[in-house]
Amino acid sequence: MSLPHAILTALLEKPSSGLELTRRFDRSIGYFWSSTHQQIYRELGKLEEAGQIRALPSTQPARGRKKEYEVLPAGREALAAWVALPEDPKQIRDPLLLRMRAAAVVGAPGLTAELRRHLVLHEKQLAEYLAIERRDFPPGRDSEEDRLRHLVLRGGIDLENFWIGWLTRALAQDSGQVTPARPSGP
Amino acid sequence: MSLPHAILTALLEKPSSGLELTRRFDRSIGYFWSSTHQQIYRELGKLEEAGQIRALPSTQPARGRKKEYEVLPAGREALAAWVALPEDPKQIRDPLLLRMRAAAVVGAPGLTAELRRHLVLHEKQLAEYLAIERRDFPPGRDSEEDRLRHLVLRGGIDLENFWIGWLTRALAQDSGQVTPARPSGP
DNA sequence: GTTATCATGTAACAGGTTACATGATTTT
DNA sequence: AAAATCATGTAACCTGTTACATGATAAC
Repeated sequence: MSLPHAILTALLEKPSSGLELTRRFDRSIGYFWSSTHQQIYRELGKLEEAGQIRALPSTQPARGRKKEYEVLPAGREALAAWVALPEDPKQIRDPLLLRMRAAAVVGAPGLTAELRRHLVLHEKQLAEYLAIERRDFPPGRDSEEDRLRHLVLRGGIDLENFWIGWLTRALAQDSGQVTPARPSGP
Repeated sequence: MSLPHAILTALLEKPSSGLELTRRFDRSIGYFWSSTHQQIYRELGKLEEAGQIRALPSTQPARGRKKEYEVLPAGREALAAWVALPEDPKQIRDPLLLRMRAAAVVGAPGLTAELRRHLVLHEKQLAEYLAIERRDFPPGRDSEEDRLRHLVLRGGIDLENFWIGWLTRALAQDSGQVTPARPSGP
């Protein structure tokens, strides 16, 4: 039940076409709710039929022609209602943790390399978030909207830091226990 | 593509029936890959048909009768192959972060209470993990299997700590900025 | 005019959720 | 014998993914 609300949020921030939304889901919004253009078009259709958004009447609709949407009052109300709804945190679902548990049973050649690879990816993601933070939230700008959006970004940053910390500790343990300690150099 | 491998892992740890698996998915395995009995039965059927597991021949099969499965060599090989496969970390997908971003646009009455509720839930989950850690990983037991399983549990613990930290900071900011500072007491 | 790319879609499928159905076993 | 619960399953639906199709516009 989250994608339509992600779309409503994005459209309230700025009316857009399906492709524009897709691009924005590859950046800001997608950092905590990713999606593909197929899903977005499908959902835009449903939202329009439900009377929560409408296509701007500026251009006549046709396949291949750009179609921009804006949120109708009903859509804004639906979004506000959803925000107010309590929802429990989901159980973790992480393939890497699962693979590690499986590795405890069937063995794990190459798992260390995989952990290192993930570490690099998370470090890259962290650097990206930090760049966004510097760009979008310089000290001083503190409206309520900025505060909330900054908190969301902080969530992403903290989460990457969690992974980096965990992976680093896992790798340290790994090299300390599995590979015999071996000073570098020839 | 993870559920079948979660099931294979669980069955290698201990041959079980569908219901027993369901219960174990509510505890240990489910802490990083949750599932329901419907999905588990469906997947057990597929795995049996694919020749990766088989029902123990001790009882004749019938609806309502317990049916225990064990992993066949093909299943163990498939699991080992999957463990060795590289797989990128997924994008974050969190409804709470999304709701916060939406709240920046449509307002957020009651969001503070929701954050507090989540904080309590994460603290409970953390306490549960720590109890498991004390019970299953007392200092000293350091086989390779234990080491990997302990790392997985540590992942869960660190993740709960991430949420607790983030929520605490969010709430501190919230009370500091929105509600006027007000000393407790009459 | 051909090629690239912008833009909107369709179709088929896989994975996950919710609601319901039904047989077997144990407890009272 | 009735009720509880153990145990397996079906069906419908929703969400998400992958592959493909097609029209409009811009660049060369």
